[in-house]
Amino acid sequence: MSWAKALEIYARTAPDTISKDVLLRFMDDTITIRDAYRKAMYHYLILPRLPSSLVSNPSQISSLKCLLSGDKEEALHVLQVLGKEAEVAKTDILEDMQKKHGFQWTVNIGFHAVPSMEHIHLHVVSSDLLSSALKNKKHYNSFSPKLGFFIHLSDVLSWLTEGASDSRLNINSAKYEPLLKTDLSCFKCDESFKRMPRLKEHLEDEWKKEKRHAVKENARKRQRGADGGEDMERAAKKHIGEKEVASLADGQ
DNA sequence: GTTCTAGAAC
DNA sequence: GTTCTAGAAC
Repeated sequence: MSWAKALEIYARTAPDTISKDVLLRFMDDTITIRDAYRKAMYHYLILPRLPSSLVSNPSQISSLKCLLSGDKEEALHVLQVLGKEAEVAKTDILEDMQKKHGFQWTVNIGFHAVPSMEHIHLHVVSSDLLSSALKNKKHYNSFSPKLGFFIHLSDVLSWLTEGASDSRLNINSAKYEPLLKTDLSCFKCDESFKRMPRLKEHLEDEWKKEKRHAVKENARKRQRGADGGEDMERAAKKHIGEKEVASLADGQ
């Protein structure tokens, strides 16, 4: 099972020796890498580096399950450090989306409930799920954002904050694994699909539809902003108060 | 995690 | 006949 150790090896490798094609960024305690088989247009992984000053025992960061079964303050700290890097990656992704596609769409940040690879890794993945490497039901269901197998970081943080004894902090594989076998359905519109190729066609249609709407909406907002600018000039000439000028700019 | 492929589904 | 899934990989 050497493939299962691939991420842990990255975590132990000096960042300046990792290929620039793989490594996006590194900090004292984390690295951000590209997923070797991305399952969406944007798909990065945040890993804590090893050896780690983040936890008292390195085995705590072998998985989310291990992390959450140990000291809750340490767990919260690790998740906050990983989450901060995930937000940096997300900002880069949103900027690239705008530049390359003229609009921004959802970026999800979270963990697989039952990971295939050792060493805890936080996924930062765009919600299109358009990729030639997304091939089967397990791939799709593991990133389907409302199914439950993909555990959003924000949810884990709220479980930890709401109470250190929250039962949801006990990640039970037997509870999550069956979710991967769930019948295929679009996470956006809930339409059912018998087989993957049709679902993949549909996901592409959904993304194109979202793009059309977003680009149209962006244009509408820009137009409204330009109109607001004219109104502000007019208002200035009439010497009306700042509050009224502001409300005109908001399009109210 | 992927690749490969037998045989099920179309 | 071809497409697609799902389980083995020593």
